[in-house]
Amino acid sequence: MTLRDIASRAGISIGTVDRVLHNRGRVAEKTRKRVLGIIEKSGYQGNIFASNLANSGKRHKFCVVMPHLDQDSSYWRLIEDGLKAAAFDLKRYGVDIETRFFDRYSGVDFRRLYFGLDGRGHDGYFMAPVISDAAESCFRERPLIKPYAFFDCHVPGSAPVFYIGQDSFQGGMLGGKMLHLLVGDDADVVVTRMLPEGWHINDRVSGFRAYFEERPGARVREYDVDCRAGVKEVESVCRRMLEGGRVDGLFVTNANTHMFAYALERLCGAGKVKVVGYDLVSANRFFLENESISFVISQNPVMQAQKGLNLLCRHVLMREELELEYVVPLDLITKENLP
Amino acid sequence: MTLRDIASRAGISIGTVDRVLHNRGRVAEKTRKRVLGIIEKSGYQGNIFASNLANSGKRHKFCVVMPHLDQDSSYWRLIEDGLKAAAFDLKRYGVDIETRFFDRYSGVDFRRLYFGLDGRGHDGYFMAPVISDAAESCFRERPLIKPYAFFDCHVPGSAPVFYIGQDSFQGGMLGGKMLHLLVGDDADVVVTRMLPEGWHINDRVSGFRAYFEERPGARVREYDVDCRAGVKEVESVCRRMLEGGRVDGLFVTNANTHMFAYALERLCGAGKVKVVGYDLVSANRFFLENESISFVISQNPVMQAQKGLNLLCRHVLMREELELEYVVPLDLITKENLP
DNA sequence: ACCCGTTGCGTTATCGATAACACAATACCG
DNA sequence: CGGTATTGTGTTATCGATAACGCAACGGGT
Repeated sequence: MTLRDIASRAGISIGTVDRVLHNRGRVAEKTRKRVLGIIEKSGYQGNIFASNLANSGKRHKFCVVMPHLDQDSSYWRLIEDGLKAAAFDLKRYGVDIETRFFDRYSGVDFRRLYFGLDGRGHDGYFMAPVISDAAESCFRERPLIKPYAFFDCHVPGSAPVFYIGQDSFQGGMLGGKMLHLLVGDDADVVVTRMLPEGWHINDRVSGFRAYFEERPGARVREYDVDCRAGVKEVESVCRRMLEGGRVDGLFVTNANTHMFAYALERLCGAGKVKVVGYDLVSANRFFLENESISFVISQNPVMQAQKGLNLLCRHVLMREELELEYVVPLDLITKENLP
Repeated sequence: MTLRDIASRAGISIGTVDRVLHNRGRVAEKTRKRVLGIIEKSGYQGNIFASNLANSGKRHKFCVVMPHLDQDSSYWRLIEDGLKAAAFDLKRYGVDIETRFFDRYSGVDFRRLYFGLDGRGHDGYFMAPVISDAAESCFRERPLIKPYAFFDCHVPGSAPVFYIGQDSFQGGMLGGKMLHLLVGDDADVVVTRMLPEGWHINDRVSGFRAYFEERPGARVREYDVDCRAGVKEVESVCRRMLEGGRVDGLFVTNANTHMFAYALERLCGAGKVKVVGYDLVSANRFFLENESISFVISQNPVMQAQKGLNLLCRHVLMREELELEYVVPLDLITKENLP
């Protein structure tokens, strides 16, 4: 099936068919309908090679929107690694990647960035809309014109090409199980709820509680912690936690796990409280190696970013049909399988 | 950098450059050297789109060589899933995938299959050379002419484009750690050595022992098991094992884990002996769900096959430069993160 | 000297999609 | 009614690599 086939079936020339395909106008509505019908029926897919050859010289530009790299204990650096890998692969397809950062704790900053995306300079967006409410209102007020995909979290009511990310509830369950294994049946465990609240965090906490609800031997306590907290504040939370009763295990629901491991090392010695946490950022890696953190649950951010950006580009450039949702597997990392 | 640039720099026509690039002969040795020199210096990479467009109509065919799907507890079906996904992606690039199977326990069968690969019908091979000695002798006697890559295991002395697979020793260590967590410090654990011996199995056993060598509280026993054993034989091994002394945990070093879980359920009831094993085949999935198997280590066969085949094709079709080795991460699967 | 085979190299149609351009046929306006 | 926009459509050069074809130059055999 080629353009020429379509044209001859429709009794017109390839120029007109091309105009239909690219919405370049100047086509009679009747002709347009007919051509679209034939394309639909024949399952025409176009030839990527011819298309890209004809387009050579033209470069495509995609824009990644995400929090500053050093926020969330540099979790976003892991994402960046995946983006870099994807960008490298995509260079030969004439694709450039631009990254724009916002302050993860400032809805205002996100809005400023969002409404600066005019859609003219870019062929698509790959976005981590971690500030749920700001993102939701932005997309409601004025959705992006160009195709966009979400990673890390979703924005309800929007229509992205796809979403790629984790299953947070299951992650919490998994964290519960690992902590249970570490501390045994009769135990006191603590889970942190990070503030400001985000869906991920809440789902992780819920999953964790859900696991222990079926195991009445264990007692679960919960503490609020500000995400922006430094080592000092984390230490004071840990102190309160230890003063609040027995603590056998701690589940930290985001990448700041290393701060708690460090604080607990100082307050009651390494290994006293078993720690399970999130994300393989380099600080956590260190504490995994010295076993102050027993397990870390990883949502494979490198793969998530690489695969996601790749998919988005292939969708736009090669018109590949995609799934609506890609759930990345939960990786369970411990000293013995540190990559 | 285009063919035309190369040609003008060399003071000849594009036809001659193309003849050099594709070894089509009819080129003076002096000219050939000069062209190759310029290509080298300029880092010319060719234009995939133009190349594939010109080649359209021509289809590429790759051949996958691996054991019968139902061997190793249908482990190879997981591989096949990945292959199918890759084949689907690659169709639009004019790539066909043919799969040939051999008997995993018959060197003769492998040799027959290997020497039937004449290289004329195929553009490349993607192979799981699980019968180490047969594969090694085959490659020594007459290496494949077309590019080939290995998955699952390597053949020493051969020169594949790349190898994609797991780190078995680390897998054994990880298995040791998980079992340790499950059974505690003072315990008797058993590891199975599957026969006929293969590198993977031996490395897994070594990794497992290495983990417990640093933890003198635990006593490790080892039992040989024929890979071809059915449920009956596995049950008799388990009986011997239980009669041989206390058993708190069992590490099964291949996909047959479910057979042991089943046998132990019958012999001493579920949950009495903690089981850690390998591979997320459907039978193991069942026992993970009912918690007769606590953990399964997965080498992500679907991803391994998909990524590997994709890489090989891209190497051949688009002349992409590749790494020599791709180590796939070890996935730790338990009830709570079953995909 | 003639013919044929080989070697070395240049020329060009082809692959399929793209978009600029050309050119009718209407539509619209004063 | 003349003249300028606008609309609908066809034609064609272009992207870069491929490989068939053409042709000259030379070598060796009779």
